[in-house]
Amino acid sequence: MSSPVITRFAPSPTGYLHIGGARTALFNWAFAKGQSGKMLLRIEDTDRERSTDAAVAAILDGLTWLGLTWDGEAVSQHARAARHQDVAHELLKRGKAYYCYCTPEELTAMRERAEAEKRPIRYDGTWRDRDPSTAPAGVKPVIRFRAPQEGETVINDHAQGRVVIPNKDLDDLIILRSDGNPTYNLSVVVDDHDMGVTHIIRGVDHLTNAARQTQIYLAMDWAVPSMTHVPLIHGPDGAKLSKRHGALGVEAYRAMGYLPEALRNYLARLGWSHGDDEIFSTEQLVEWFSLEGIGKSAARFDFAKLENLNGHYIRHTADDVLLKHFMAFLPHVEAGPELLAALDEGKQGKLLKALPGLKERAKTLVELKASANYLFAKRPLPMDERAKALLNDEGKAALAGVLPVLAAEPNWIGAELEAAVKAHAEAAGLKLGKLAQPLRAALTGTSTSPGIFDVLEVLGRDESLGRIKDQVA
RNA sequence: GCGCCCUUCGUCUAUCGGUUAGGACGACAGCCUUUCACGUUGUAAAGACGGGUUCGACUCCCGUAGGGCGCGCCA
Repeated sequence: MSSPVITRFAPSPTGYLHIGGARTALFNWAFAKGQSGKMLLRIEDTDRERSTDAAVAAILDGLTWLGLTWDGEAVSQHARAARHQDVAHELLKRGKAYYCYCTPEELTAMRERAEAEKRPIRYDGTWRDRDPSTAPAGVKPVIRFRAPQEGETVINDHAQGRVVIPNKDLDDLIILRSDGNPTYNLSVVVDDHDMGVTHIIRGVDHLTNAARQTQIYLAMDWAVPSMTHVPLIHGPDGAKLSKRHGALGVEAYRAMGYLPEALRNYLARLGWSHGDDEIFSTEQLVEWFSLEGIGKSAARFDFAKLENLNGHYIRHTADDVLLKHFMAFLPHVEAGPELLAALDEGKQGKLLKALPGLKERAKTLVELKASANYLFAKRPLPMDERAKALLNDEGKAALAGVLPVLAAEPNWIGAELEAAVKAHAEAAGLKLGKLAQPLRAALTGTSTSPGIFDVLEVLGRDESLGRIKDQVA
């Protein structure tokens, strides 16, 4: 048996878990699960200025909500700085790194000059072969990696194919700052190696880093892990994902009323495919997921398709499970906490009973919440514009006509109410719609709702009759 | 500026040299119907462009155009 698969998700805690990161995590997770391997979680918090505990919490919360579990404790990259420093010094010892005494100001000037002269922006190698004894006094040096200048670095990428980058285009990157702290590319290599990561799956924005990291692996005589660089997710206009589009944290998707399984399904289909399969369970995703199924071009985020999928999942979720999802969602939406607090057992029962009719019509939990309003509204109900229009003289007359029919119903059961109302409509020479719509308005305060006889039954006799009387009077 | 990558219906994608270029979302139309949905039937809709290679290219190669990513003592 070959060595077990170990993947990792390595976000930097400078903000929430955005949608691209969520998909990267999903791919790492699905691949690891499908290979009976592990997915590790590493927090890349070496930037002490920008990393926050709140961001770490938001990322863990987002992953958890999405159902993406990681194996073992999350690793703090910053906590491993000493080991990174050791490796930097080992590189120094091997002649694969050197001290550089250029100041940040000099480097900035160098960059600006190159830009102005339209030359490639790269470190010029001032200290690469210079005698350290000529170092200026008082300047704390950084350690730079001595990158090969000839030849090329090859990345055998599972999504991108064989990517070849000329070494002359890669400069000597800083691996240890003047304050002694390691930088990203060094830390990543050391951590991935030490953590036993066998497969790196991340965004293509790391492709150039992959080349530099490959050089570091080689310099340390370490095995280079399998690499897969996943194309980016763009906004609907093809440009970079902005906040206005979908570059929101996953918690924003939760607040918009999307189900985790729907988002998982949608995200999986963005940049990855398994033939023509569109709707599949997470179990199937795990079973089917392969690196070969990942595409090469960027995908645009499409809310319409996400909504469609979400509607499908809402419809196909068992009522009791959906109720749990709904209640878990409430704390994250406006006026949700209040509703949650008011949802005692009786009201939960009522909601549960109404759910079959409601979930058929909701694409998001936000819509579900809105459509459930009538259940808990207090008499007399507020009427929206369309409901008011339905309750014109004709509508009210129709209501007055059915009222005694309904009041005479011994068993308040949907099917029986339907039979009685239909008989009444026929006797009165009215089309059912002429009765049903005013009833809907009176009972829900709106012009759209689940089937009217379901509404009657769920509301119960007293409440239904009361609401109708409110409008007839 | 330099390097790398990408390009099939509006969108997500299938196709791994030979298909009437398929599916899904969305759109439009019909059916169903007490509303809205759901469901269902159907329609429109694509290989960026130009050269090669080949008996045969969406598929392979080159170029052009457009787009993306990277080029920090950020990650």
